[in-house]
Amino acid sequence: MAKRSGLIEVAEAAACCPSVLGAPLGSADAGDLARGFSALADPVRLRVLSMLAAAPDGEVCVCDFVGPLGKSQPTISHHLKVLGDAGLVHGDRRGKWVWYSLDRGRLARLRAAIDA
Amino acid sequence: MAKRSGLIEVAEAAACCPSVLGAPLGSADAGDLARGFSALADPVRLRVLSMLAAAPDGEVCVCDFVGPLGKSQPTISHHLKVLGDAGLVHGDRRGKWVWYSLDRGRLARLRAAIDA
DNA sequence: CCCTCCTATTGACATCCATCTATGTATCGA
DNA sequence: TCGATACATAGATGGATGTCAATAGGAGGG
Repeated sequence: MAKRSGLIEVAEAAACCPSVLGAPLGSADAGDLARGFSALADPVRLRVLSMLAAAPDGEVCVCDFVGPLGKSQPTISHHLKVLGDAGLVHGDRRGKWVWYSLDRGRLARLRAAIDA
Repeated sequence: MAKRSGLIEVAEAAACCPSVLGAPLGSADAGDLARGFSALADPVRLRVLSMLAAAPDGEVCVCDFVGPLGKSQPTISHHLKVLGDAGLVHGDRRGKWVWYSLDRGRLARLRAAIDA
């Protein structure tokens, strides 16, 4: 151990809003945040989110992701499920189609985790 | 295709600061950002960053990560390399020890990518 | 009803990734 | 120069992940 150590305490108890730049993260909070950022750690999913953010009505039909993103329909469906499980998007079935929308609050919470 | 389509244009040319919430991301920008978020998509790495952020002198010796994080020394070294490659941390060798510090600007750039 | 269209699920496959042990490299002290 | 210490690298391995083809599930139109 280096002499300058400084006895860094690890607060396992969750703070109100776990942040990377606040007190040292415990395992549980770190795991939660890591799961969130994992959802952002894929170019296809980031493009899905950006298309949702830019959509005039705030929602995009599944079928409208397939062409622009150049991935198969099951692949798109898989990514939408990952984003949905992370709480970043929500799907709404309307007739034959499913319209997805962005959960900006959820994204803001992730942003807050790396905020000063 | 749904009738409400709306011809979403994909700007492949990089804007000044690619953001998920701005114009639809192109492949290149999405790939860059995904690589950045991948570095955050691990609980051990998030805890490393949080320990660096909370360190009184702004830097932490490698040896001081091993105990608190409960991982082997090579594993810690691996994660520090991943964070270093992502530009999020920098190492400074001083004698036998290597002190790592946080690049807050780099982290801020990632945060800006999901900023409103 | 049957057929068509849209979406989700399954199974298979290749790749990536986190982790460890073992080893290499570099620095300091004696 | 030798041994000890701190960190990095290499190799191996089990598990997670992105992708697609095939198929299932559901909704609407004849």
